Amino acid sequence: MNTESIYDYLERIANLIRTDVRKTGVAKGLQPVQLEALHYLSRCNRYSNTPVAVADYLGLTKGTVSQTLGVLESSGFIEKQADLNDRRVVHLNLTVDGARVVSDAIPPNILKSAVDGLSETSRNEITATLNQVLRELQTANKLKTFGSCKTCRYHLTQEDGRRRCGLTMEWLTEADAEKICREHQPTAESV
Amino acid sequence: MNTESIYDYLERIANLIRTDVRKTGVAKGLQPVQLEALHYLSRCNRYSNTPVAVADYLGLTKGTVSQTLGVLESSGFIEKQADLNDRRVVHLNLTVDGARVVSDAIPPNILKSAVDGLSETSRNEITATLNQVLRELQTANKLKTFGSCKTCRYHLTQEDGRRRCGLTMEWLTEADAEKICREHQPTAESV
DNA sequence: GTCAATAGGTATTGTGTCGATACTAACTCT
DNA sequence: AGAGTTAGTATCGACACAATACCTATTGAC
Repeated sequence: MNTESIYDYLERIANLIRTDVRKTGVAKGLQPVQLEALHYLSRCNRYSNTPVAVADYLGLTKGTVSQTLGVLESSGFIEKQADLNDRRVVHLNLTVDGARVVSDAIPPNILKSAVDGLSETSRNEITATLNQVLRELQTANKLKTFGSCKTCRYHLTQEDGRRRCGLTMEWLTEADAEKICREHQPTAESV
Repeated sequence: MNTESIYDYLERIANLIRTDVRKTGVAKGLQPVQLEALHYLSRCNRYSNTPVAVADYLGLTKGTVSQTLGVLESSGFIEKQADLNDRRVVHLNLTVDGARVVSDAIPPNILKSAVDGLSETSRNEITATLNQVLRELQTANKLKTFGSCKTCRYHLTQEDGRRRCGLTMEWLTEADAEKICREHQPTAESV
């Protein structure tokens, strides 16, 4: 059984990357988790930029995430904004600083230089197998998928090309369709 | 460029696994890092079971690791043993409890169930591409490889099948040859 | 419509990670 | 013999993280 070696590789790769992220993050006053939260917020849609969504995505409790977000707010990387319809809900928006820090630090340099050494076909192969691992993790363990809007079961495309969400019935822009949604459901054939 | 998507997948996979490891680890009173340290100690050779080696492997400072090892010692998962030749050096040995906890928790269940859903060829493909990513990370960033003894540049095999280390000139058992060494150097053709 | 259940969020407390700095002891090299 | 180096520990402060408790707003059952 090579489950062990798959785990060994993943653990090792994750450690190397994490060390690198820590090193470059510390220079900007950011912990690895903080950077991951910012990274998520830079890619999620307007339904998914809330504390619970971040907690779900990172697999942490809402209490823990609340603290981390507090640090990020006081450091000026995010801003909180009350929801208009549901007064319990808070939306998190990246500040200019927050956005810049994400695009500077991600993807980490250690990975950039590693991928530079790979052929185009190798890159595609790696992307495909990682995709496969992730999907298998998600389906085998019944986890939320956090996929991009346009790959969602509820994503509707009309004849005129306009898009809308089958759950909220809201219209979506092309940019919306690329973003991560916390309500994402994989399509039938992809399960 | 798909460096970003490779990073996205790796980050996501690492988070899912880490969450699972945390959950099952907490039940046994172990933090994720503690489990990784134990996991390393369960696989490394007798030159590599020291605090500095653990620190190098995990990419942390020796101070940090010293603390973590202190916790592991007082919880009864490892024992410290003075080196006979160099009185600065401490060797770390897993206790029975420590060994059991590693074999219980690793590989994590989330990964086991995911890998169960894969075909034999998929598994081999995944193992191969992860191997490629790791090697590329290591060579492109000139990191220590921490490979297994038998794949080392200094590993010598005699005509009678006996093995020895070209650095220490010590004889090696078959079991030794499988273990992780902190002095590991990749062979010429693998660079 | 009212009241219980639920969901989003914060506050507090305790344990542990982590780096930085400083320190001791032992080894090496010249 | 003395300078530099290496293995390891100690201490401090910032932060991660879970658990618990708590508040407010929404939902849902009747």
